[in-house]
Amino acid sequence: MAMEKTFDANSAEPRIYQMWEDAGAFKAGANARDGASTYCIMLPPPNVTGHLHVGHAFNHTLMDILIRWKRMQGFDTLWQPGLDHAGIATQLMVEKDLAATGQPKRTEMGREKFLEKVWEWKASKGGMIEQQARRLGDSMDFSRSAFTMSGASSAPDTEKPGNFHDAVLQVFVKLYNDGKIYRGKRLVNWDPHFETAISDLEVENREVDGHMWHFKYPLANGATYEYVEKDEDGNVTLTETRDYISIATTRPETMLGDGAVAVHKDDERYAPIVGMLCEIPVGPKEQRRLIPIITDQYPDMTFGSGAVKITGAHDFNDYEVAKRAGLPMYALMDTKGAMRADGKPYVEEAATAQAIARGDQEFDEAMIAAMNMVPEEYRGLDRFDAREKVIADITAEGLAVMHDVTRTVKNDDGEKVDVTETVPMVENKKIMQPFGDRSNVVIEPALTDQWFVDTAQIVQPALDAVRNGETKIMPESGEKVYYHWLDNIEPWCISRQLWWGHQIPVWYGPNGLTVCAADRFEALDLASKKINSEQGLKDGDFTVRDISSLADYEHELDAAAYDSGLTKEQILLSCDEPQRRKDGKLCFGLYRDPDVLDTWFSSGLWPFGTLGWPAEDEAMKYFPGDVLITGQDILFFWVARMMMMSNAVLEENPFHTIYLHQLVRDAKGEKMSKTKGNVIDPLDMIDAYGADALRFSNAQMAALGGVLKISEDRIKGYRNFGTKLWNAFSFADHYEIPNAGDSAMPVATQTLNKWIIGEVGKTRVAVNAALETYRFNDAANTLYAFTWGKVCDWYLEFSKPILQGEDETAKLETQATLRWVLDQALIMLHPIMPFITEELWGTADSRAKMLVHADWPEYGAELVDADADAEMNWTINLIETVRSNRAQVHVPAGAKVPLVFTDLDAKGQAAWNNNHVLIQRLARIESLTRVDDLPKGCVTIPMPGGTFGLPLEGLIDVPSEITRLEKSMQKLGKELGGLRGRLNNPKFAASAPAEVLAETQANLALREEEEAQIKAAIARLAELG
RNA sequence: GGGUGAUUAGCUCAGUUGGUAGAGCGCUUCCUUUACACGGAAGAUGUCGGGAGUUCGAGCCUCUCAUCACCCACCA
Repeated sequence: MAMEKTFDANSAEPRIYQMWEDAGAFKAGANARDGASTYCIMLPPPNVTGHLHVGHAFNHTLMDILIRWKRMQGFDTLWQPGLDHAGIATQLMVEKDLAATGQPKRTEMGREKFLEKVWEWKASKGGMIEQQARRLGDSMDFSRSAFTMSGASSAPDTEKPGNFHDAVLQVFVKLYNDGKIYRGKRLVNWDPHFETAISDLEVENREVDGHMWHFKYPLANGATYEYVEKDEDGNVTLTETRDYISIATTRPETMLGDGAVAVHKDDERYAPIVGMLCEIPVGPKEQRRLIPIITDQYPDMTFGSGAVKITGAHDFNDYEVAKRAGLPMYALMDTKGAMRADGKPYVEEAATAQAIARGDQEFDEAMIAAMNMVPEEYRGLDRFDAREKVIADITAEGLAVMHDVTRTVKNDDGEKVDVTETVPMVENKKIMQPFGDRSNVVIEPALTDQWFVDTAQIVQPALDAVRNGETKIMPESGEKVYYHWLDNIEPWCISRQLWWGHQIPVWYGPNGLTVCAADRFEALDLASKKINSEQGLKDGDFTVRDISSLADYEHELDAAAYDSGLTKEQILLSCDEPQRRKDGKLCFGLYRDPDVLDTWFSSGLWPFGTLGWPAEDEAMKYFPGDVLITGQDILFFWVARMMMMSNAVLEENPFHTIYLHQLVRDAKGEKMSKTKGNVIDPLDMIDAYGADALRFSNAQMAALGGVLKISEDRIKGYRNFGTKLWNAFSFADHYEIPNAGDSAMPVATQTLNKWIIGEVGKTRVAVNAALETYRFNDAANTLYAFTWGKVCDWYLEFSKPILQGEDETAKLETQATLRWVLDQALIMLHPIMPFITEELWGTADSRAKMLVHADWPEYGAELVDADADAEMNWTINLIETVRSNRAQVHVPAGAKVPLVFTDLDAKGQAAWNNNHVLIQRLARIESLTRVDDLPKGCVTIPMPGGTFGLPLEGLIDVPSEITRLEKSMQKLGKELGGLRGRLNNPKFAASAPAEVLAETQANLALREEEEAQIKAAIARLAELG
């Protein structure tokens, strides 16, 4: 039957994929041999909102190659897929969807209702990427697809059951009980857009154009001092009497929260006023707050004025200074980044603050947090508007530091004149500003209560694992980056003020009662015990109840009130203070922490949360997994956290190898972005060239640590490669190679067949070596060169005369060999190009198993027959040289020419005898004749074992032929010089290894033979000329 | 400011413990020869970023300079 001209990827791929899935070919353990070891790869879970982009396509290809390879080898494989709930991204997307469809806002519908909407959204629109992954040919076990929010209490019954949520809570409780998680009021990165805290990693520092303003803080009670500036040599350069201290700031709006002005203790300029008070020059004059001038190690005497305003609640440096000095830290902004509008009137707050500053008033954290130091005129303003107003107000009052600026302007007559003005001193300068990586708004440091993982306590095993080689990071440069980050790790802020996520399993009650438990029943139980032991109440004397959601559900609150005999107000109050019920029992209310966990907290548990843990699931046999393949951009976010979490929870490393790759860029090496319009959609590439071509291209560019540039031309090239493979089978079809079932390795007697079998052996060795060391590019290139460069270019051509010939024995052997060789190519190419190979496997022959489960070969270099190898290489070499010479002198391609030789040793003679049919056919030689001397005007073909000649008198342009030969003599001369130089150097003989010495000597002999032959050829031509 | 990596053919990149440079694409010439024009044959192109050093020998190791890229970082 005639095959189609090319492989129709568009129609075949879905059909083949369906066939695999229907057969359960990708299920965990499919095709595993008895007693096989496990081999497990965890897919980095894409966001549930995600689409397949080139980065996914790239690393999926690598994972699939490994998994398919191992599956064919009979390992008990699992490629675990799944989705990440992606807190912020998903919540944002659903909120947008609500807005677009005219539904109530998140805050209007309330938490429970909103979560229902998110689950609905997930059911209808989420997980698109899993369908797209199928188009790539990913052999994941989709029946096990996991979700990081599975099993959450908000999940609808229709959601496939799962227990990832249990895993997350169990781990939280464990770490909490071990003292590795704590809660506290800290300065954290606050995202005013999403109104949540975020971790350090989610902040992107960008250089932006900023300004630095200089303001005067007047000294209290009109005090003055002599301000003296000196140069490096100690000479006085400026002396003036000042009644203020000059400070520089890029954030004037935070002045309202200043707790002090700090100078360096060695700064002589300010020594006279250290300990004095100065006035914050903003707000109503009567209430202006006085703050102390203190010393601290932080101010840099050489920067700005050397004096720094300290705003503990709005700057990370100032926070440290304020802590050291015990300064009050006044928070000025609300969750949206606007100036606070809550609290008491400014007059009252200011009075309290002044008392604190004078030392007349004790203060604590809670009291400070409640105080609003924003004057009425600024309340409610956005932080950036407030900044403008502060600047304007201070400048208007004459408290901005002024300086003279001279500029050139044209006067009325058009002449240029210099005008000098005194203007406020504002420096334009580049400043590093923190932005939220998702929201793109300026991050505001905010003093809030948050949960932290005390990473210092769990980091060590993760570091050790890599240091002692238990887990290897590839490329190695990744290890340095890993060490650097983990060695300097900061506490990890894990609480988020979002709704979509794992709600923190901690409940609070009266009198500081705090319990951490995996569910509410356990929490109530634990709370009872604590009340019992800590507050001395007997079991029968009190009840505890979780009232977390009662406020949202009026009817439940009613029911609770009816049950307990308390008023609704009393029930809500019972969290703060136990309430006495009608029956005399004390009622303790518990409410659950409303925050959710950082998405990466749950992703950090991916290596075992997907395998059923904490339940005793059979799938846990796949833990620890083998290799993790992911982008190096999430080394800290995810990889390091998995290392820490696996060790903290299970005391094992989650994998032995971490393969990190770079960002996939466009052909020019630029980042892909929608605005640049250079985004390549992998699905478009699949549509145009088939998944196999994209996969081969991915494998081919996967050089370790290399820059990844995806190019459509390349993909197209590998589509062509697929067609080449297809046509090799078409060739076999054309010559009616009989079906052999699953072909066995033939016993070859023909040199040609012995040779190609050896090439198959070499290829299998090289491919295995490449895949074992994650050199996907080497594997791809090896297979490409083998299939195209050996099989198609030579073996198929060589086999033609035999297949068309009369020697039945040789024909049968060659048919069997051809079939086997092509089958080996399919098997070895399958991990990279699964579709076309499966299709050819099925159409070429009848098979016991699908290719996806075919046995990966185990033969190796023992298949190489050195004599056959040498002979075929000699043959190929002769053909190439004849062809080259023919082309050089423009012999018509179709014309047959005679070939002569002078001397031929036994080996050469045998090689000729064995292969003359091939040589004559492929080099278009009509005859071979022995001559005593090469005729004049003959092109010389130096070969090991003898000299051949093409008698092409009349066709050759003698001078240009001589020039050509002389050119090669020059090249040869250089090489000979090098070889002789080395061999004549006694130190070389002494220090070079024996192999290298022998190789060099053999090489020299060969080159010398060649030199003699070329010399003779030139001499002959010279006679002619 | 600290760190990491890169610099090899016109382009994009390989080059695994030092042994004397390769691939794909592109380009030039020829060929529709019965698997394949998504093809075949032949061909051109490199002081391996500059400089110095170690070595018998360096694209690879050391130092230095230059350019580029990325990551991290609190200078008001």
